[in-house]
Amino acid sequence: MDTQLKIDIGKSAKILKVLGDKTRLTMLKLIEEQTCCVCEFVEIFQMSQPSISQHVRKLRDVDLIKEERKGQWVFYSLNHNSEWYEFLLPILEQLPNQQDKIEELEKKGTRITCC
Amino acid sequence: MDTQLKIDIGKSAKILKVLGDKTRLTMLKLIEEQTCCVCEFVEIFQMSQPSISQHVRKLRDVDLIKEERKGQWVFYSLNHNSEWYEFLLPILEQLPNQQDKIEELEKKGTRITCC
DNA sequence: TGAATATATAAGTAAATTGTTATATAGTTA
DNA sequence: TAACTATATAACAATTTACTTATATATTCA
Repeated sequence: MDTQLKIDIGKSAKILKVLGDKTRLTMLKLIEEQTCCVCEFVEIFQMSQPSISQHVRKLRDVDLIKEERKGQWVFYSLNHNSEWYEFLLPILEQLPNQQDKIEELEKKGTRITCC
Repeated sequence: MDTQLKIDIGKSAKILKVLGDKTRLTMLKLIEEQTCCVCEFVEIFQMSQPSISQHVRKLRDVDLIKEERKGQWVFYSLNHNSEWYEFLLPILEQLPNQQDKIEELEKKGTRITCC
């Protein structure tokens, strides 16, 4: 008997498909350590705001991330209560740290640290 | 400093994209425990032979599986020497066992156990 | 060698994905 | 309230994906 209950291989594949994009995977690794807002992602990935929003939406649609509005910004972070959090962790663990991207924002003065 | 050397997040995303398909993910979980040939996959997944071959090719293209020809059959198994084997393992670990599919083949008498 | 079986690949198609631009919505601030 | 900033979504285009059918290649066996 498996220790995990009800983990479905089809749903797992769907989650992995969402992870299977460099932008989204990097986003997840980034917010493993701190929250980020959309405009920071735009700066980091040098992509249009709608494109970033659409990537964020895919992560949100499968419940991997949670959002928290603070003033005009929406901050995203890993959803530790997600049914898939345990599934995600060992994958993220194996990825290289992306905090240099945050440090770069701080250098440029475009890091948002509100509230 | 990370313990892992040279793991690239872009390449990781590519691997995860290959994993992000129910058929391929199930194939990997299946051959975690024993080798399978293409015609067994055709039987298991009830898909056309070219479709199966194309899925197998994607797994082979990123070096996740290895092939071994035995007579008229080509048997596939996890490539334990793959650069991505360590990355793959914790993912497969979390997936439900698929050996019931093999048992079904054995019941139907369509299991190939050559040599 | 010729027929049969197993596998791979090529070409074509439908659907899904990922970006774009335009626009809508929500909150802030003057 | 009006202008501004941040974010989301809609509509569209280009690319990629995952099948299909047709065909090529490799091996076995009569």
